[in-house]
Amino acid sequence: MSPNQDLNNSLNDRAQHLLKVLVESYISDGQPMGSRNLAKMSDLEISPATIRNVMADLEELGLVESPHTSAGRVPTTKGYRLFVDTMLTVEPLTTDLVKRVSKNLQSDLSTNSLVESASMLLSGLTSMAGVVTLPRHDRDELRQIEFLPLSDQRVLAILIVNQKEVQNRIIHTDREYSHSELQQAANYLNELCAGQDLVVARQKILQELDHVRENMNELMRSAVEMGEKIFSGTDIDKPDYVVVGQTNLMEYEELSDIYKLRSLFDAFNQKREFLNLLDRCICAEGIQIFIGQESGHKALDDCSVVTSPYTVDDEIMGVLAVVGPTRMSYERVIPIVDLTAKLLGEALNNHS
Amino acid sequence: MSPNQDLNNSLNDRAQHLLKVLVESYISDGQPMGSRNLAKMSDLEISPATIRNVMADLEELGLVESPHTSAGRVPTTKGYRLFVDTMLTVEPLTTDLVKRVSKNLQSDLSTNSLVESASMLLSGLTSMAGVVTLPRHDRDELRQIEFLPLSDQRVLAILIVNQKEVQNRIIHTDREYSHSELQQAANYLNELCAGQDLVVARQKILQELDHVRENMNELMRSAVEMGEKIFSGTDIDKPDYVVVGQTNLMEYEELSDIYKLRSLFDAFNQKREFLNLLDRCICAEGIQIFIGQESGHKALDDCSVVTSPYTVDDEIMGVLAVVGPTRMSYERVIPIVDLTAKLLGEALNNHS
DNA sequence: ATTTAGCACTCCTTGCATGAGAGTGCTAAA
DNA sequence: TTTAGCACTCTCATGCAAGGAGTGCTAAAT
Repeated sequence: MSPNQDLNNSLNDRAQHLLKVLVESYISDGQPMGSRNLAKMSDLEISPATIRNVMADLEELGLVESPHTSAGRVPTTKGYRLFVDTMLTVEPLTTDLVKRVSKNLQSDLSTNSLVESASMLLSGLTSMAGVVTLPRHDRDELRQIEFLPLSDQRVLAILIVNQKEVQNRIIHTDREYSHSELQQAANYLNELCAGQDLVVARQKILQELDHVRENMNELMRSAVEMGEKIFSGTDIDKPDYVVVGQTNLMEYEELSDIYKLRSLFDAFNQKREFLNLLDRCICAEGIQIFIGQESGHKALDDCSVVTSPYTVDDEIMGVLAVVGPTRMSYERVIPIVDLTAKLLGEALNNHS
Repeated sequence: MSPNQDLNNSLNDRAQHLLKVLVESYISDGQPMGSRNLAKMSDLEISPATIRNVMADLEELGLVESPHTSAGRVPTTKGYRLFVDTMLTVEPLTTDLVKRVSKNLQSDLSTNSLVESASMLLSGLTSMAGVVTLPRHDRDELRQIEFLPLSDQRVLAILIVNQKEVQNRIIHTDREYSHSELQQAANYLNELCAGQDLVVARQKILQELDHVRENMNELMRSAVEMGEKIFSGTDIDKPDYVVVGQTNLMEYEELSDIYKLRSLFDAFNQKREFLNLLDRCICAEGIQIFIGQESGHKALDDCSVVTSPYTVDDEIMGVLAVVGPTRMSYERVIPIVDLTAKLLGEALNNHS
């Protein structure tokens, strides 16, 4: 039995309703809520004193707390969690918003522009920070390899990937190669690898490398060796992301402490910590939410992160996220993240 | 006669010395300096009362001001300016520091890595923000153009520039072209443009476009048209820069106002305003310094910017800058900026 | 003509006390 | 089980006084 169901059982309907009202009110106001106020807003015919009793229970369960003796209650991480898991009423998306998102995610844009747009949309629509990882490259399909001779024993290798993408590598060779030699080498490699994804292509080349040394002619050997150089030192496995709207976070009172802000911004810049978090939800099905300390990263202690993977052909290609104060409008943010993930995936899908 | 010489004349040696001591002390302390303290520090056998008289003069000239009646004096923008222009004693660079910079700016790094490293060095060595513009591309030398056929009436154009750099463009054509047709087109364009810089190459192609319509065969016409497409929508003229260490600026009291910080960070992100400023010093000879409001940008009102162009073959390729509070150690920052500019230029020079 | 000592004055900072406001917990009654 | 009542706690804004820092001015000294 999940801890949330546990809680669900030990709380009667009234207590749950009150928690819901409290969380919603606190999210929109930012003010701790007192019993008198909650009594009015709850639409229950109940006196403040009764509310106080309920609040004492909720506090005992760790769902709410008060900043100080006479300050009303605010939700704890655990309180937000229960709210998000069991009592969220998601706002339907307006058609205006859907239009705006799809207009900014046309499939004729480059991958980078799409990722950038998605990040800007997330940030713009939520007034918080938007994060989008670049699509992973390891499943990209290698269409074609070409070589161009440069001076000084260098060769330019061109990988055409996924119709639209092009990658270059300059590799150093043991001697000069003529145009037609390179043409042959390219043909050979294309026969070997074209149509495979990059990981498989790399594997094939490594396999070939093993038994090519004795069996094959000199040109083929150089071809395979060049192929190997193409993939070594490649950035296939280095993921990265784009952040937009960091500065939006400076507007929120609960983050306006300059030290907290600094460590948050530093975390964005160093990427390591944050990628760690995003990795964790690349395996999750849909939307995933980290509230406050749940993320396990100190810099994000006062933040919540709403993430969703985005997929192309049912394969997860990356993750997008909105980062903001724990006191954010989850009802608004969740559908926005969901929609953006879906449309970003579609746009990338139509690339190929 | 420059306004500074004006000032120099109306100030006797003693007043200048006192201003210098005051500025240096304020830069290292951040505390407004009172007459008693200044009397001690100045090494002049002079009483606080006398100092007060001198201060009154300096205040009248707009070189110092006091935050409030009983708070000592701090330098104004004009005061910093006089200090920087006429009484700076630059610290010599330690060999350690020179080693560290040159180790991080090896010429075997790519252009982007060099720019990034330079920015990190500036930021790291000064504990402020480092900014480095990417080298301009318009003087890049076009070595070679190649075409590769893709599917769906698309052609991949490859520009090899400056030995190490490669740029790709995908262009859409009116029909499919064979490999050998493209080869011929490339040969033709290479004959026309190879060895020129990008701006000249573009011009040549535009000229050719004019009288090619009637005179030439179909293939040549397509070649020129493709050439034209390569350069249209190019990013030759779009300059850009890399910022490192923005968050360092959060440590400084005088910038710790969250609204100021936000507009500063926004200015970094939007780039427009900031590029404007950097442009202004691309024509200046060496180090240039903007103190406080001198920059003319509200977001930078409480900042100083120390800039220097960097050159390759005596031609200015870009600008680097350190951004920090007006109360920065100019003596330390100036030689760091100078050195980094020099070594960045050298590293880029050895590319070709 | 400068320089200096003395003194009144201003302004910031800190600490302390005060009172109002908000909200709680507890008890006893409904 | 719910509610009214009440004492209690904590925050926040305000006012006030004392201490500190530093100035400007004046009058005397060099």
